[in-house]
Amino acid sequence: MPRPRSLDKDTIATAALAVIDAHGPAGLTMRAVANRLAMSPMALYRYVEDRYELETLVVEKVLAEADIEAPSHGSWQDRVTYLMEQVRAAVSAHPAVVPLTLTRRHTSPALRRWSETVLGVLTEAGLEGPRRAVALRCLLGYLIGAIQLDHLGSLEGHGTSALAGLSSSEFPYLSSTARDARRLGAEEEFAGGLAMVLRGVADGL
Amino acid sequence: MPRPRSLDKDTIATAALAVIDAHGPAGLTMRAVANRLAMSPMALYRYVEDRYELETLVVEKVLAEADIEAPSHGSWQDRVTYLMEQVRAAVSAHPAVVPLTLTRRHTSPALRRWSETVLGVLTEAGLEGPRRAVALRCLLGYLIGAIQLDHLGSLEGHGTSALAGLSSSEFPYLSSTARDARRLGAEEEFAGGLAMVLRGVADGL
DNA sequence: CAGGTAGGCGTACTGTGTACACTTACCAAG
DNA sequence: CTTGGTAAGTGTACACAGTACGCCTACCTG
Repeated sequence: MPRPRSLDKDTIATAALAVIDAHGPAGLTMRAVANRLAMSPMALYRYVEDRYELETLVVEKVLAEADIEAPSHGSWQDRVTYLMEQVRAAVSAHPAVVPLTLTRRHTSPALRRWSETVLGVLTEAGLEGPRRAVALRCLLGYLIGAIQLDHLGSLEGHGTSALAGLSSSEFPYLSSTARDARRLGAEEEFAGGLAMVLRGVADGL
Repeated sequence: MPRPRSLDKDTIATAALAVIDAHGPAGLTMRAVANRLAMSPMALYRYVEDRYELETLVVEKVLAEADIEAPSHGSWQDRVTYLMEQVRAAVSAHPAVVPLTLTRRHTSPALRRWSETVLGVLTEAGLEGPRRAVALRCLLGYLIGAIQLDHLGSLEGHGTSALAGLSSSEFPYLSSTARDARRLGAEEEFAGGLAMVLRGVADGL
């Protein structure tokens, strides 16, 4: 009987993602999203409980772009690396969403399924019980931390330029390390750190 | 000639920290801090550029509680662990500040000095060049990620209860891992993960 | 064609950060 | 002790946020 819905949550999520990509985290407002959907701000509330749910939709939309199925071939290290890379790539495609991703981490169904897959691989690798718990925690910790190191810094003040301004007399190690890191590039830095973590995990077997 | 200042930045930082500890991240408003200092909101602007600087002061205040001097005895692993624990403990004492800490990470003088100290220890351990850069990045990544896993979740919806609601049929590994993790406790989980990371770092030598 | 259901909107309220102009307290000089 | 200048502190007001409330309206079913 009633009037049919003209939107669905996915459309809203897409619009909100476009807004945040274009105008940054602070630009994600109810009014801006409604505007992009050619609706009044209040119309949005028919589809979304509040701003918090809107943000949750955006996060889920971003994480949906990651493949959370473990590849069937390769060593367990390769498979974990693949899974880690998937999340990293998905989030990296939308740097402005990073701050949101972090807050929603523990409630996100997508990340839950991802964790389940990772645990499966770790189990096949021979990890059980507390050791497996610590390994997952370790990988998740590195993933989240690394994503931030990559993106949260560059959103404002530009992290690299900030490091370039380090006086090499006050911070001798740090300034030379910053140069090393810049030569490496973000991808290799992430991969290198992950390889270290995985060696540590493997040592526990 | 002029009227003397009645406050300094440290007093403001202390007041702001008290406000955020008592009323959570959203409670940290210019008005609330001014109120606690028995001043008008606008008076605060004589001491602080804007809200962003206020938040920065809070972060620095929290990080100041961490000892950033490396202990002189023990293995390099022990010394790095000590340094990691210091930051973790400082931030853990003020869970509501966690979201701010993350954003300010790359500009924080305290964290810069901390990184410098860690790099010194890593250098003594025999790490140089890109490998040292990756190791620092790896440790920083784990530190930041782990702090979040501990605190950002529990701020809302209570992370453990969320995990308890996992259907063990849909998430068999995850639900059993959640049980393992709960038995472990946050501290041991952090320490265990760090030990894994350090083993990985050591393997690179 | 009629009527009810639910979609969409207009208005308005509270609370935020903060610009601007004002008042006031202090200190040095006469 | 007066007096004036400098900067501290305040009051008011605005733009913009999220969102509660109630109205109008488009659609589908009978």
